[in-house]
Amino acid sequence: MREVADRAGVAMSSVSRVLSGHPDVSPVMRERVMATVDELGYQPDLLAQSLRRRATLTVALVVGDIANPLFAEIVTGAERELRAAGYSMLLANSDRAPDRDAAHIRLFQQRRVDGLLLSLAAEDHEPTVELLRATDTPVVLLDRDVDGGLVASVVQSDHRSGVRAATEELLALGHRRIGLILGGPMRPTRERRAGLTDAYESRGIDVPDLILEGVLSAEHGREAARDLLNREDPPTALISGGNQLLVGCLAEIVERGLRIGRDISLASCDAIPMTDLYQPPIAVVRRDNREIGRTAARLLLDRLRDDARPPETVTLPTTWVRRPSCGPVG
Amino acid sequence: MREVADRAGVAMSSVSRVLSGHPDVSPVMRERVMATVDELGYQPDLLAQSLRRRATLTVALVVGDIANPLFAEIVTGAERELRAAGYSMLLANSDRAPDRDAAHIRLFQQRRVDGLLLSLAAEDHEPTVELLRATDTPVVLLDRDVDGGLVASVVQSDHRSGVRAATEELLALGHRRIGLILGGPMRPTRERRAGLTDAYESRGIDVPDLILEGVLSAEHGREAARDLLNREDPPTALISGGNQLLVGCLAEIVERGLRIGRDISLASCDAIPMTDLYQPPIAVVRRDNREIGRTAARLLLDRLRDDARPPETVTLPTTWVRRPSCGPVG
DNA sequence: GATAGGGTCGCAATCGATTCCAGAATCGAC
DNA sequence: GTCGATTCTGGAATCGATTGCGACCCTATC
Repeated sequence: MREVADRAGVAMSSVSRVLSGHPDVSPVMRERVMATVDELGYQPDLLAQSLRRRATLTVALVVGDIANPLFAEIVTGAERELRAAGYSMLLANSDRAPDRDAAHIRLFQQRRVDGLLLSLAAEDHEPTVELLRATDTPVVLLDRDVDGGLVASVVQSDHRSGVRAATEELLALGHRRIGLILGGPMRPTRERRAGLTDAYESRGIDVPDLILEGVLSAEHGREAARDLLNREDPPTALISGGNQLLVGCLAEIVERGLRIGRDISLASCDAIPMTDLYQPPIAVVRRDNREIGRTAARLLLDRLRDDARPPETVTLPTTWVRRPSCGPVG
Repeated sequence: MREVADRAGVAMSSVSRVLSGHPDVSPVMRERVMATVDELGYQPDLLAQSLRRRATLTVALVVGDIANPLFAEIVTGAERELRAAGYSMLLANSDRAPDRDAAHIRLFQQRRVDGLLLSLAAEDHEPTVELLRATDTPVVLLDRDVDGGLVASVVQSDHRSGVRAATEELLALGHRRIGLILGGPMRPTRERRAGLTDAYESRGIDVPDLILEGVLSAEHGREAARDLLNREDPPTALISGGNQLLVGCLAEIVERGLRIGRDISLASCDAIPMTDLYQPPIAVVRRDNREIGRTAARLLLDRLRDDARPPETVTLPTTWVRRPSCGPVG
């Protein structure tokens, strides 16, 4: 920049004003500076700008596992929205470890990111919550209920209605023993459980003891399915609360040689290509994952543009998609 | 930092020396500073550090589509490796648009990232290549051959052997008309084509005109499959050159009601959960995607640590996994 | 007791920008 | 011709750190 200023025979402040579109600059000066700028191919140092302007135009996104198609799509949506607004995205994996969430939040604060998009590994991890409560960088949570007076925007999905619809359909098909395989103790899990319960209760039927919580992984999906299917009075239908869990479920079902839709009915949360293409196609509680990412980014950007804007909570819909994987009870 | 210095009654330079582990610092001074540091909960500003040290501890990764499971896993591997080395990762999507590659590279250079990990959308996009040639930030390319005197490290996969093995197997099963559905004109596509050709030629058979190039998307996969299957003399086996293409292929096959492994044989590059769990399971040319990401990150880190280190090219293996989706010709 | 030398510490410049403030230049009006 | 108002421009402080260099103190040696 000094080089540009010297070469153009003007002060650095003038160069700065031209480049940042300041109004107080004469046409001749603008002309002169612009000429030297692209004569030298000068590009301003965003690092120095960030330091001085106290804004990095950077947002960090922390998720449990980028390789999970759900998150991959959320990331895609968020990245597009952020890019359009001129922001760059730092991405980090927590590997579902709450401590790593905290470490990342600390790190990104030191990097002076303008905002945080978080899919926390736990809702009640004290160090993390403490950190978030103390910070004044805007935060958007993805499908998490964090208590303790934390003020943050939230983007959540209406899992409850979706799973309720799924359960109602299975009940209507005559199923009474419906297994539900869930991830960790967080909002989506609670909502899905509630959705199942809703459906049973609206029919005045007792909810059978076939709900298994664990962690959002294929391994747990498989073990849970095995556990349920090994029981004396096994479920006639399974609902998987996540695409990774479905993969495990399906592995177990395939190994047992069960015919989906006949020997056992199957439904899952979160569509992936496999759910659509499997034979028979697998019923799903679908949602628009990219829209989740876009909405989260938008909520954050709104707060970045307007300091006084209060945090909001947005609930996005889910839709139950019936498919042949759900058949009448055998 | 000034606050810490004042409160401890020492100079800022001393605080800096203590925190950065400089040797010229007495134990009593270290004690004194450390005490005030965690009394005030002081955390250094990484932005200012980066400006002064001329190193941001940041690496940018540009891919065509994060939602593609292949990239999602590469990203995972790279992120883990970078994080372990203390680096943060900026992630950007090019949406397979070469211009966006160039824009991102420019942007990240202005952000003074220490290195670039690139899965370019095109190998011969002049602005991009020009940019890379001019820059002196270390670059690692993912499975791309870029000419024009560009010096960069490369991580590539041995697609050729994998597809050759697949083709040989199909030929041994009696197939003669094998369709190959490919992505854009880049290294993996060329290699896969060569693999198929190798296999045919080693048997002394002419390669049939059943190779379709396009773009790495489910839509193209579907259209290509439709095109091939509509021909007068359609292929008896299909090889898909990528998991997204497979999704499209499979959609077309399912719609036509073809029985995989009987009416038509099917193989794909790049395993996803679906290939393993489908009934019948789908044969794949498998590779270790996370290892690709890890290796790329490692190559970059090596060059960041040692300025003089020359760029390297690493070729990672693929394995052909035979599965019932490949059956004898009907 | 004077001096050399090693170990610490503080001052101030620097990284590359932005922005406040004051002063110069321009112009028109009297 | 002078003054005042207006518009631009340049100087210098600032953002929050790092680091070269000189000053200081203390100890050991003659």
